[in-house]
Amino acid sequence: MKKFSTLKDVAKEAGVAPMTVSRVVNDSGYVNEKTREEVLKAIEKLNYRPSVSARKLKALKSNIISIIIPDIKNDFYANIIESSEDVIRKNGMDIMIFNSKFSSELEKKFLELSVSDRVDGIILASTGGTEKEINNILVKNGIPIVILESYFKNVNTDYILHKYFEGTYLLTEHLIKTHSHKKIGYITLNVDLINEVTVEGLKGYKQALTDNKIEFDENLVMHGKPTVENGYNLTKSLILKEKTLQALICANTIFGTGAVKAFRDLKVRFPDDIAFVTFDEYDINSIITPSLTTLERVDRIFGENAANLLIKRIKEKKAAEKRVIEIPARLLIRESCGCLLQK
Amino acid sequence: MKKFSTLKDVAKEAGVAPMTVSRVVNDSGYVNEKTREEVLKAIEKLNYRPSVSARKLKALKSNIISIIIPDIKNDFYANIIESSEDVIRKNGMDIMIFNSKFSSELEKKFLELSVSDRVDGIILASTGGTEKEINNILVKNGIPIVILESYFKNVNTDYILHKYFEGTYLLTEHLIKTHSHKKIGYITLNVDLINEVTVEGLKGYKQALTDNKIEFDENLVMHGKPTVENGYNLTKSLILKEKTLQALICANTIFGTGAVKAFRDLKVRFPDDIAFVTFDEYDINSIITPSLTTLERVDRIFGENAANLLIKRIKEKKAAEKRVIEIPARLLIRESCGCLLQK
DNA sequence: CTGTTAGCGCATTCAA
DNA sequence: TTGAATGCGCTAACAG
Repeated sequence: MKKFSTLKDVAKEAGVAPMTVSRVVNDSGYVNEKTREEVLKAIEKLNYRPSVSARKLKALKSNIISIIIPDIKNDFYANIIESSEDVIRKNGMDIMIFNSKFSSELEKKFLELSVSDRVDGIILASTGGTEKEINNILVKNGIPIVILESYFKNVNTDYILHKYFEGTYLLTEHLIKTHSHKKIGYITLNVDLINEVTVEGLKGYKQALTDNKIEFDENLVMHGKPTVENGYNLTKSLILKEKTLQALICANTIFGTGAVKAFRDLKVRFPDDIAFVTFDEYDINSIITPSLTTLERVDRIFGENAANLLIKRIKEKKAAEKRVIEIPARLLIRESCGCLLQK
Repeated sequence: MKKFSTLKDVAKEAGVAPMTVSRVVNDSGYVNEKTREEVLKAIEKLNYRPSVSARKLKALKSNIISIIIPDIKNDFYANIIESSEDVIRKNGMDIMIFNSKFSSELEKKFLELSVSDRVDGIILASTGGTEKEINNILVKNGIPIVILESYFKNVNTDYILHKYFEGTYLLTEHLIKTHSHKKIGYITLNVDLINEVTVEGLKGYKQALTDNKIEFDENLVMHGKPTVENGYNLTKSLILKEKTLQALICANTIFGTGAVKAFRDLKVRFPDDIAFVTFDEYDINSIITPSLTTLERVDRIFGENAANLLIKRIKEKKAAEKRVIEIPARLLIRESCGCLLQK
């Protein structure tokens, strides 16, 4: 087992001082062309790579942005990573990705790890339950944080949100006005889990019902953690429980994926037997038959905005304050609601 | 903008020596209960978090394993991350995830970054073109590397591979023997891209043809980088070019996803108009209609094996040597090939 | 153009 | 049970 070589090792190999090697490595200051070549040869020979830790320790910063998301297997979050990564690398910074698996405990751990790593900023798609830690980091450590898809009243920082009220309203209204459905199911997150965002969606659903003189029926709303399995089970039990259900709205693609499976197993066809729409969409939409009516996907918009906002905040270097960006909702009408379908 | 507090800050706040704080933080050595409480209070107050960089610098290791994969949006790799992560965390180590986007340049950069970070080991799903760097790291820096899905003759380290020959053979044979197809298309990677692995698959395809007395037709084989778009385009042009094509094999799910889209747009139905199978599968399979005939998914097996192998190698602390694990292929017969389908 | 000094934050070692 | 000294690898500041 080899050891890692250091500036000093390279210096000795090249017969110069460590500082000269440093200058070559960082392309800073004047170095004689011949000396430079000697040094480069030594670096090559030893496969020297500068120690990030030592550099960070010296610099007291990391040049890293950490991204904490709840589910790396979910296309929505994977796209957020990819799109924000592009922006971040373009700004010469590096990235650490953390997968919290919808666990507040893990999220907390990763937040603290990010502080320990002295990251320059954090992009957080929160699972909730970490308001205290977030505030601590913001206030006591002064690390900028951009929060995606969640909203904490008492945490003053940057937020990027869907227009959840508006979006869910649009979906519900479409089912009512265009397809005359009255009995519409809604599968969404636990209220305690993703905080106020969930509430906004529910409000939009209710408002659309009210505006169209349909009475809200609590039995048609199902709650759960966002897993495909939950989407499957909640859909199944809702359909078995409510025989006359005319339509179903899923608050996200995870639930939507589970719902499609449930439909399939129950031999319930959409839109023939039931109209079906989901809040957001991801890649599989375009290959599912019939195609799904959804809101326009905003993952890349989320990612880019998050990265830009964060980098701006890092450069500003002033105390956190609350700023909220809301991405408008746009309805994409496809087949699963009953529109556009020709047999 | 606050600064990060240090051991010293906490020590001053608590009225003790830095070393005492260190002992509290690390739960090592003797500390008076009362002193401990004072220290904890100070830590809380300052939101002190130990500097990972300083610790690493001191320890000359990072306790981190880096995972470099070509596409984070691909379920196959996302699952590799998740499953290896479980094993790695259980062993008390942390993780860095790098998304190389099928770019050899980025892969090279991430390999060097991993060395710079003094990671304890690397799990690499390679895009190819980095053999030299890998060998350098292995030999000169002594960092263990496990390579997934690729094979480099001249790089002596751990490999985890599908049985590509066997797998593709099984798929091809099934189409021939059970469904009597003779004109079978095959969409696979560029030979130069993923090295010998691609060659093995192609060999399996050819061997199955030969064993069943079907002549190999070069025109039926399409090559490209593994993107959904390529899968789409290659499928489309193959179908338009070869009107009498009876069946199609995709070498992976990425191509498969593109193929499904192409079928859809061309109004080619499978298995009615064409039999369709893919090498591996991922989550969308179970919601696509008809369901896809594939080989059993091995992503989690890959991830777990990779992590275990790597950790074993790290603990061994001896020079790299070549070890290859091959995961057997198992055919999962579903609907898309023409089996099992009832109208 | 090159070298020396010092210190970033932490934990090992030794001393009290 | 606690503290002081030292050095990990690097680079800013200064000196030559």
